[in-house]
Amino acid sequence: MSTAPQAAAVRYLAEHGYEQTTAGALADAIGMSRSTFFRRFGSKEDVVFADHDLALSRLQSQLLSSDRPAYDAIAIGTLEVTHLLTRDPNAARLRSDLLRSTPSLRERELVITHRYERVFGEYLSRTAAPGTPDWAPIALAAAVVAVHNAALRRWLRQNDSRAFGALERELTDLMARFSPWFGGEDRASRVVVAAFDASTSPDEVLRAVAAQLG
Amino acid sequence: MSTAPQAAAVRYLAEHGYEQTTAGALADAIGMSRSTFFRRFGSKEDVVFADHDLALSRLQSQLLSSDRPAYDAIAIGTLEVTHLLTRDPNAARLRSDLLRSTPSLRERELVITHRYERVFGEYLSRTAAPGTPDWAPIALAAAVVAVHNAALRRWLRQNDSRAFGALERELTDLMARFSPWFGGEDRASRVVVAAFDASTSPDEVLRAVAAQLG
DNA sequence: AAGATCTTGGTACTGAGTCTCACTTTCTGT
DNA sequence: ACAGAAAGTGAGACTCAGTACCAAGATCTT
Repeated sequence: MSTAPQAAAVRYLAEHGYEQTTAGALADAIGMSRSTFFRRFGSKEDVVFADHDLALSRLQSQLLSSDRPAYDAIAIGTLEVTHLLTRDPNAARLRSDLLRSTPSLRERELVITHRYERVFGEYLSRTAAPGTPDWAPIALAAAVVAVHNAALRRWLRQNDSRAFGALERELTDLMARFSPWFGGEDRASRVVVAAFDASTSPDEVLRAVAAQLG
Repeated sequence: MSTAPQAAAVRYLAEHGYEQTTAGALADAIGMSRSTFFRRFGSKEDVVFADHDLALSRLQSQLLSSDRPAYDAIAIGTLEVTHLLTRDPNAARLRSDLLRSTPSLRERELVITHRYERVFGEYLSRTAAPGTPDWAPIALAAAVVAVHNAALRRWLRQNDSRAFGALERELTDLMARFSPWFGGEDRASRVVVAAFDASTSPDEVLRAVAAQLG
């Protein structure tokens, strides 16, 4: 049952309260000495967010090796992180409860989250089209992470896996708004110029324009 | 010289190192007891970010009372925060040095920064056009704060006040990308339909179209 | 002036995180 | 299989941030 000590720690904290649990008591509860606990996890806070280390390195290598267009790679990477973090719904819920009841952990979460922002930001400025202003990858990375977090929270509130489909649509919509800098459907900057012979019938004109607007 | 104890604290920390300074020594240095120090500032970290409390409440009341369109209110609010934070260039630089040399303070800064994100997010979802999806204000708020932070860093690196002009342009560009949800120049979704008499000269057509594209 | 309220300083305490040292387990080469 | 190296573990002492409490002084009120 308690395979990973990290998962056991989160369960214990969720049940007994974060502030109420001393580091010594927590270490005891998951079967190791106080010394070993700090050596392994660094701090009482970090034990809660240990998963993110894995997710983050996965994301990083995935973005590094991806040859897809940016709007695809971002969506895929984000969704993979989400899946990893919600793989064990029970544990995810437990951690969510723990966070909800512990302000200091929510603050810590912001710090962790910012690492994703950095990874996305670096990837985006690396793959941005020439002429992209400096602020664009920064803004987009922050927006991507914010949308991802919101989706995660949504999923946590109502255990509905459709939340992930919605997330995917939100991300592509978001990225399209930064066209043409990061590829994507370049709807916004596309210009349709139509020239017809004066004798063309209104119907034909309409059909042709509609086809372009597709 | 050391009018505000808070400014004196930042200076002392910047000169002697954050980790190397104990709370007691810092309290002594700015002329108060350890007890009073914690009572007044809450913690060693918070004394560094005391300015943000003022900036944040100003921003909040400014956004609450503003009757301008969102893209204006956001830009004005952001710029006011920036001005407040850089009012004393000397102090700003000192704090910047302190942050640069202290990882734990940079993490704390992320937490502070997130409060701005919340304020912007709430303002944006309050003023969003009907039908705006939930993720839009979240994404835009994160992007606005990220761009603002980047501008602040830019200004810190090279003490060039033109950085603020650039910031203003970046913000309006950013917000326009979320049209039409938050007002702004609705370039992206504007459609120009031109119909000309068949006898119109090419020049006239061009001029008319150019005028619309403005 | 006398009492009520607020602020300050001092002291003791809790608990996180670090450091060091002794001990045990696991790996490695022969 | 065995000796020695390397890595991991546990125990205790220590530093320091932050809290709780109490006593003394300052400020306000009437």
